[in-house]
Amino acid sequence: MAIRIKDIAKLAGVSPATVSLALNGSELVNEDTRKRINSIAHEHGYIPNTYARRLAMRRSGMLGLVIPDIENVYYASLVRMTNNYAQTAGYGLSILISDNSRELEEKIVTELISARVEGVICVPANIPGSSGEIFARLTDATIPVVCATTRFEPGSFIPSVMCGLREGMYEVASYLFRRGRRRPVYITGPSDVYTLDIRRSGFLDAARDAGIGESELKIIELPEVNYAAACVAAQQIADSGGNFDAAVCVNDMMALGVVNTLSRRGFDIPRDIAITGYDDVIFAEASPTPLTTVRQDIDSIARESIALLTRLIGGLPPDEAGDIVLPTQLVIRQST
Amino acid sequence: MAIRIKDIAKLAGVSPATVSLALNGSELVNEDTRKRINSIAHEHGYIPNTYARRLAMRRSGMLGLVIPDIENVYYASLVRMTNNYAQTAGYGLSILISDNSRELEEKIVTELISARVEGVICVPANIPGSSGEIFARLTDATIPVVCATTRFEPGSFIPSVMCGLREGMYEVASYLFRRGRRRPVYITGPSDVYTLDIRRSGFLDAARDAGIGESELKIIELPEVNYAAACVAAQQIADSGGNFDAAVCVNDMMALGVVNTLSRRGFDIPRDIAITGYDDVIFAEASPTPLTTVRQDIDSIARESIALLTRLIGGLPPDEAGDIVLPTQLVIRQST
DNA sequence: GTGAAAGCGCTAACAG
DNA sequence: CTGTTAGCGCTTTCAC
Repeated sequence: MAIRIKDIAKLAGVSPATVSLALNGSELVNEDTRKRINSIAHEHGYIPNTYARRLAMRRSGMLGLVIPDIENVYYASLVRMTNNYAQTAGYGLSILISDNSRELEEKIVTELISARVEGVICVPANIPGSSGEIFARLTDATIPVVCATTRFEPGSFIPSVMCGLREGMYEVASYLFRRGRRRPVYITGPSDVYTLDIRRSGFLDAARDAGIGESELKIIELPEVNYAAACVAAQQIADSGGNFDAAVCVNDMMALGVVNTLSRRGFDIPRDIAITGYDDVIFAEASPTPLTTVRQDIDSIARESIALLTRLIGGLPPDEAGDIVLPTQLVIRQST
Repeated sequence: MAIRIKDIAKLAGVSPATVSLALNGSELVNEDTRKRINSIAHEHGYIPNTYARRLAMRRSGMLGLVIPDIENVYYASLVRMTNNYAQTAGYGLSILISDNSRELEEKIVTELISARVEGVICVPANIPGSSGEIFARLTDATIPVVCATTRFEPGSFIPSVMCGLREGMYEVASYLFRRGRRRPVYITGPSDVYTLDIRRSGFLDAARDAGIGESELKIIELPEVNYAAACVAAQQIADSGGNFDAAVCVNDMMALGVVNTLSRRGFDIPRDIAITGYDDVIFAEASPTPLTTVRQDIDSIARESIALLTRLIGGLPPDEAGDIVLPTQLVIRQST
């Protein structure tokens, strides 16, 4: 068993209480004894037992971050940045992966409550349906939550931080239409996923405002929003005989799939068809034809999420927190 | 404050001890009272306080995973899989990110010890120099460690699990030479990084065995092993007038950078120049010209690391554990 | 079968 | 300034 405060107390010839105070740098204890205690502790490689400490303090100093998929570079960045901002704010961050499963989300919430985290940043599973349970249980346990990169049921009093997806999609689509593209195909995932639904509405608004009728545009709904699925869609597009002059994708990985597949099928991008992505992950630039896309500023999402969460922890009522919508930014590259 | 065992005891009219036993499904307590207690606990949404529990049990049930960079898809996959295998083995996994910094590694080790994790899987920072400190402190604290995806100083009694990088690089290089490529450029990062050094020696061995002299090959050493750095190197290659018929890269992201840059400069891949990567991350296949590469089976690394770690926790002496070298697999695609 | 009591390692009044 | 005491919430002998 590791060395304990009690042991150090004996070695230093003082009481455990004094050691505890000294180790925590309390002014209450005489500087000399403090130094002596600290050096003894250091010599013996004393490292406090977190569990005892947190139990006694009745506070964990921990925040939780729940993400659906760590292999998605977008979320990976969110993890890194949230981790940094949490540290800066004086908290530890416990990272939990839901693997896009409601079941795992349930388990994770239990862990989070069990670990008495002081706040949670949650990106709900990207699957149709509601992740209401997770938010309800957390708030029931009086743990502040903020929903990041998406929003949970508008009007639910779960504060959120996200980029303006509708606006971003409206902007990139409008840009295409202004450049004379009139026969777009929109490539998305299942409906009833909030972040996809609002992007779609941004796209439809842009089309309507550009005077493009419902019959002039096509929407491809895929079961998943990844590279492989997009390749399949691109094959369809190629087979359909090139009726389209623009492919608007809901994320960069899908746009990359479309770019690669269509290039191989002999399409000239952007001459034959313009392609846009969304997110501006590293691969948007690392694409053979660098992608026109919409940047979501993950760093800001992380920063604002932590900032909001600390305010909630500080007592800000959730219903006064509101939903933070961060600006998006159109990034024009060679694919359009 | 949340509901405690004591509260449930009162509600059920039994003692805290009985509640504790019942909640942990002990056979010692009568089935009826057990059910009654469990339903009361469930009704009131009882969730045990981890800190109290772990303190009392003198065991955390936690493993630690230290990785240098979560935005690297390769490590992200490792995280996901290790997380899964840890859960399966009945442990929780605490994920710590060192951001490739020794300082952060130090902090992380302290956290790990403080959290009394029962074992650690560590991928040391990918920077020149030794991360001996981290291993030393962990072993001093009698916490078993396994080094994953790389090895820490051969003969150091830190067991490791990794793929055979030398063998893998030898194989892919030999394959190129057999196909008639004789003027290779090898693109790598700083020396004194173990995983890079042994790949290089695999490459050099292959060249020697193929009868290619030192003067016939070029090695480009970049400060970093990422996409951007590789693009710079590729520009050099293009400017140098096409003296090379093969570019061998130490990872896929770099190969992707070379593919994209050279394509844009008008090179025909693989006719003018063959390009190989390493790792077989998703982007190797998602490349415009799918990459010939060497697969590192991350799932196996994760599985074997956890398996080895649990054996160490079970009492296996580290010096009997040895270093596990997993086979690599040449994946031939269109870039060669 | 169930309860009483002690203890995990630390913190935090409160005395002195 | 330092020590004594009493918990934090849970587990775990050991009696009954």
